Amino acid sequence: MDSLAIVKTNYNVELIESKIILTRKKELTSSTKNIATAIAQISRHKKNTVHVLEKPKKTYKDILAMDIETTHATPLLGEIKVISVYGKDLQLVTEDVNEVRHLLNDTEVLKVFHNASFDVTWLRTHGFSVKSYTDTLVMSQILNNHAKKGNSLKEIAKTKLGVDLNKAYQHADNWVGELTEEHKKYALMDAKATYEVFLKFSKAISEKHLDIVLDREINAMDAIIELNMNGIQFDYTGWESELKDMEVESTQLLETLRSTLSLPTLNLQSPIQVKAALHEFGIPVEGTADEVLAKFEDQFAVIKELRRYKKLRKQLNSYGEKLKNAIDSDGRLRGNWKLCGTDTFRMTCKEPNLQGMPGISKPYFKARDGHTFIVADYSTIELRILAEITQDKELVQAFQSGEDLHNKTAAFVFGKGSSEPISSTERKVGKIINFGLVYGMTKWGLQKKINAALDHPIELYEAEAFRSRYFELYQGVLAYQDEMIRSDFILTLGGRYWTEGHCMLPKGAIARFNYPIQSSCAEGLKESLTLFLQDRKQTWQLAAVVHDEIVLEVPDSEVKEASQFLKDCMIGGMGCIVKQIPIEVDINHAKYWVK
DNA sequence: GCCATCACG
DNA sequence: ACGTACGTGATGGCA
Repeated sequence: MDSLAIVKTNYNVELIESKIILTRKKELTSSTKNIATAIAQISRHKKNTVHVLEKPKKTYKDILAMDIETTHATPLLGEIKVISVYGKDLQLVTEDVNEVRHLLNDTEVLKVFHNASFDVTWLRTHGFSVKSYTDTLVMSQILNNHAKKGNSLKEIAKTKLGVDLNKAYQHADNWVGELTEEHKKYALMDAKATYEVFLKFSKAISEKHLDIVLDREINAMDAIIELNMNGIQFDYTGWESELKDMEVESTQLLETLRSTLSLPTLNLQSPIQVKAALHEFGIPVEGTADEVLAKFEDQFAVIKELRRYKKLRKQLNSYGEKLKNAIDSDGRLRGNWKLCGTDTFRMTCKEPNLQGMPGISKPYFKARDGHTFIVADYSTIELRILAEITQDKELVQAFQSGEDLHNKTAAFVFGKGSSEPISSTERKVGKIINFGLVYGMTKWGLQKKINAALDHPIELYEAEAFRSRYFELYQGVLAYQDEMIRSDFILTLGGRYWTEGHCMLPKGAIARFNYPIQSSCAEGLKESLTLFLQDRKQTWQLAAVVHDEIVLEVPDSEVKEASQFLKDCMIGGMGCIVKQIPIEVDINHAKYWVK
């Protein structure tokens, strides 16, 4: 059979410039690892990464052995205008997707798209089955180690192939009327470029030992396509009655605040105006952020009202009318999900951001008739990953014995004996310390955070004392941070890495602590999603994925079975990444999105 | 277009 | 060691 490759580009590629250009070019005293040891390390990971429930789907190597086929489709105003196919022995451009229906469905032909989740979502939504596909966007993200920079087909074609793709033709204005030869030429050029990029990237990924990373992402891609398609039902009528109360209260507060501050036209949504007004009123705020205002709440009633007002405006502005307009005709909210949305390869979602819905709105996300949501989340997963990475004796011991880590930390920093009880305030402090110091929080940051959460403020020296006590207990964490600062090679538990010559190392020291943990967590979650997709019943559908949480929508009668299965997938998937620390999953179910 | 702010993890 | 905890998306104000 002939080799083909299917490529598709969308005309709405979004590029967000990164603004963080911190340059910390400290002497990276080549700590331990050079590239050779890196590769050895990654190979070891590769061997260890075994799915617990079932062997993985097709691996990337298997896919390469197949015939390759490429399509390029140009969506226009939400529709695919043309689809072009470029392969070694097949090249075509057509307005009728039916012409490639068999090709899309053929498991023996690998389809290559640029930004596959977009195209496959469209195709499946329009009744085309798409089997065996891969994505040059994800390949580019893996090779660049950047999620949103330099991954457009245009840029890649330019830098990797030296080809100028004229993207101007993709503009809607250029597609009015008949399809001309000119159109076809450009469409085919995109497909050809994608085909060539694919071949180039395949080689590079293999050379850099990133096959397991690519496999993991591609295997999980069906999950976000499903999220794109399914959406999640939202009861706006119910939410609206909540909004109405908020609107009334907000209007009253606006009036009260303006009158108290003697400024009848004051815009309370303007930080500049509010700050000036409060100064005039005799309150020396340094800003108008909530944690700043909180310090003055006890002294001034006006601050309490202002905080409430700001909270209400946030809900109303971001999740009111805006949300209503996002609801599809079938009553469901559909986001635009990305598989590798962040540089740590966490997933993201926008328009609307279903990963950022406020807790107060969650009860209005409702399962369809006869269905129930299963909401499962990992318990303290990032701290468990920290334990796995650092092998810190105390952390490992705490998790293996099932000890409450926040209590443990609190007991130690407060110098409590083993039999002395830990108050809820002390545990709260323990929690802040655990989460904050993992990422290199300083004494200033720690003081600020603790003071924002507690009634009685602490002094800087106290925060400093907590910090030293923490590192006294968890010496492995200190050693890890020290290592990460100096290292010129940073590795995740699943085989991603940052090093000179392959990708940019994270710039700031703090990002160096955080990247391996957040990335490893994302890797484990994707392994879980793959396990889920492999063996779930078709009636168990993904409704949302929020970093450490998976929400399913399942028939009422299958809640128990699906819950157990999901839990097994989540523990098994994370277990591919985290091998020595036990993984715990909390699982709930309800007719709405329970917290 | 950038900043400050705040929703989520 | 950095610059004061990481990663996002969305909003309104402001220049």
